[in-house]
Amino acid sequence: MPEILEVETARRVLEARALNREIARVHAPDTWFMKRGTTAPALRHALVGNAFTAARRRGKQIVLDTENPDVRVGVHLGMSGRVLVDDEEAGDPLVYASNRRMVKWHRFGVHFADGGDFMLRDPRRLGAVELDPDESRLGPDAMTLTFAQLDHAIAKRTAPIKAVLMDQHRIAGLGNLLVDEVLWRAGIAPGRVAFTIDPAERKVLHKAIRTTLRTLDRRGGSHTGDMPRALEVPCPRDGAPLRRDKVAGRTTYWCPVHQH
DNA sequence: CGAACTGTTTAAAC
DNA sequence: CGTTTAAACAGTTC
Repeated sequence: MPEILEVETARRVLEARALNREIARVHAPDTWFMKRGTTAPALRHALVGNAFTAARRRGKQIVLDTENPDVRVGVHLGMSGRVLVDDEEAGDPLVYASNRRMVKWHRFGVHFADGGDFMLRDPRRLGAVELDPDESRLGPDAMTLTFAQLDHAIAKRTAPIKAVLMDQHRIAGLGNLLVDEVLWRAGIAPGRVAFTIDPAERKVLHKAIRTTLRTLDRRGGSHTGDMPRALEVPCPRDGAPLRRDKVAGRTTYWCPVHQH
């Protein structure tokens, strides 16, 4: 369940249900899943007897603070990761996130002293857990992005606008589905060289990012956009056939008639 | 059966 | 330095 809206849903569940509960045991069976030198013994040492005190988010990265100010845990959901607290699923999955319950897909988690637990289920294993994540690697959060921040991210970039918007180092949180929806709403072609987007268009783009995130969040997730991700369905705005191209290495749907 | 999929990281090439 | 491309991860879906 990637995309920032689903990550925010997971964060809210962690905030509501996983804080201030003493951690009794750590489940970290998967070496591949632990990134940047993080190991199971290190996680145990950092977390057993400790408790989460805050669940924050920057882009798609969830950061759990603990009672020990030196211990923070970064949790990433990848493409198919899902948060479960006390065996209940947090938030709706996107299409390719499996609903099956397989214990072997629990790549990381903690058992609380009260008997409950928080588990990260990730069939495809593309998520991650790490101690003390470097939050400075990420750009400003997409959900609170200001015009000045967007303007700065775009400045001087010769890459396609879609690549810039998806670069987590420049803006944190926008993924493939959301960027296509945003650009479709803003009327900007995904392959457009970023710095050629003029100030008026940047205003429109900024508004589209904010509106899209707010609207799709209210509707229930990143898959509730207005632009069909299919070639058989014409553009709802002007009836033109949509195009499917590869932009920034990702499959991209867009309308060649109203996106320039 | 084959291809594609919401993500990130790393490497290599230009 | 910036940008692009490919590979890797593993399961589901069309």
